[in-house]
Amino acid sequence: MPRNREFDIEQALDQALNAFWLKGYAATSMTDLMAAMGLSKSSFYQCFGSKREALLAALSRYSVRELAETRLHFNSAEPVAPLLAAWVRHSIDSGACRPSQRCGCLIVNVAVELAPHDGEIEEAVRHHLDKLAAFLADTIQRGYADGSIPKRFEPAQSADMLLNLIAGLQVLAKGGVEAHRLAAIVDVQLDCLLGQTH
Amino acid sequence: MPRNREFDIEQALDQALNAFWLKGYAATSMTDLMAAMGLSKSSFYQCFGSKREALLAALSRYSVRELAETRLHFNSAEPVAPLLAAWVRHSIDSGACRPSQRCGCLIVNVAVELAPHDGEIEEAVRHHLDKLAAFLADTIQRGYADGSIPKRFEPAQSADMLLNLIAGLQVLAKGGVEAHRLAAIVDVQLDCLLGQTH
DNA sequence: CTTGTACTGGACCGACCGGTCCGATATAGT
DNA sequence: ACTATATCGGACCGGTCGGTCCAGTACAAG
Repeated sequence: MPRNREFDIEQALDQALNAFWLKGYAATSMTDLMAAMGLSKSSFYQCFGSKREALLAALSRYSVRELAETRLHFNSAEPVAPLLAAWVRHSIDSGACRPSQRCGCLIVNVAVELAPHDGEIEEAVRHHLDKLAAFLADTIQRGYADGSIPKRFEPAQSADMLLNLIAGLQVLAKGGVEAHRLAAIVDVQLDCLLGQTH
Repeated sequence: MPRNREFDIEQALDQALNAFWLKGYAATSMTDLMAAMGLSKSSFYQCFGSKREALLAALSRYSVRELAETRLHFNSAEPVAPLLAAWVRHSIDSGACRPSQRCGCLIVNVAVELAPHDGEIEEAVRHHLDKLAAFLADTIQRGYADGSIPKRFEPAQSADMLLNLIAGLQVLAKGGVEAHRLAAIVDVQLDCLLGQTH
């Protein structure tokens, strides 16, 4: 009868996710990971296979979590426009994997660092981006139907524009651009999309 | 009388810049750098001081170059709007440090990888972003004056929106998003800013 | 008790990391 | 020729990298 595992896989993976999110992949050493996860190397490799595979698992986990939270946010009988505005504004705050740390968005971080050089990572990134875009497009279509969003662009175009907006904001935030400028960018973009500022 | 230096500093720095641009800072080893620059370690350290200092020098060089090219692009008697549209569209193509490689934008890459953890790098990033934003704001003001851009937003707001647009595009491109979607994002955004699509 | 099994700890591995050191070298002046 | 000087080459450094290995351990079943 085998010895029982002493740690919880999902919890350990969350810790790994946070470590990668904070420092990036290359700059996070195995020592960093072991410290974050509270595991020995043997337990880590036994369970996750390799550093890269741990990252892939973390990406998947992050994606599932983000998409679920997004769906929950829009799961309301309220008109879509204010929900959308709140969601975009919230995205500026969500790049904090730790208090007072600017971690950005794990997908964005990994897209920049690894996607051009690793096909499987790129697929994971694409998978997330495409699913989010599809959900946003449906949501915008809903906004057209409920009349809260003026039909100015194809839903897919607006969705991609939102993706781009969020990605850009994460970069500028990590680069140290002031919060009031980020908020102003959001105002301008919401004006374009929804036809009013607040 | 001292021995003469056998390499050109600017040229070596360009090669270093390309190496960092392609692989990122942490993932570019000293061996990679020496191969790219064609130098021995002694020559490198004698001249540049450290890996990090070489990156700072490369960032500065990239920034000067990008800002100069941008100024040149807008140094025209033509109305601003079409110049702006062409400049934004060109930005999608300029993320290729090498043929067939998606390198994105060095400033964006470094903002994501290093800025939150290194104050001096963050300053360099901020310096570039702020200078570019200031130039774009002046340019947009010029567009208001020549009548080619409708006065919908404060020039600084529009400039920041453009910064955000470019940053987001670089991320999505590195993440593998198709070119036609990127082009459509540009169309939508130019419509918002200039009041027409092409 | 023994057995079989998965898990754990920690020593170990070859390779690599950024950087140091110093003799050899190129160069012009005397 | 010698001298002074900055540059170059490459051996070397201590530490770190991701990953391997195997004895020890925990556990339930027989």
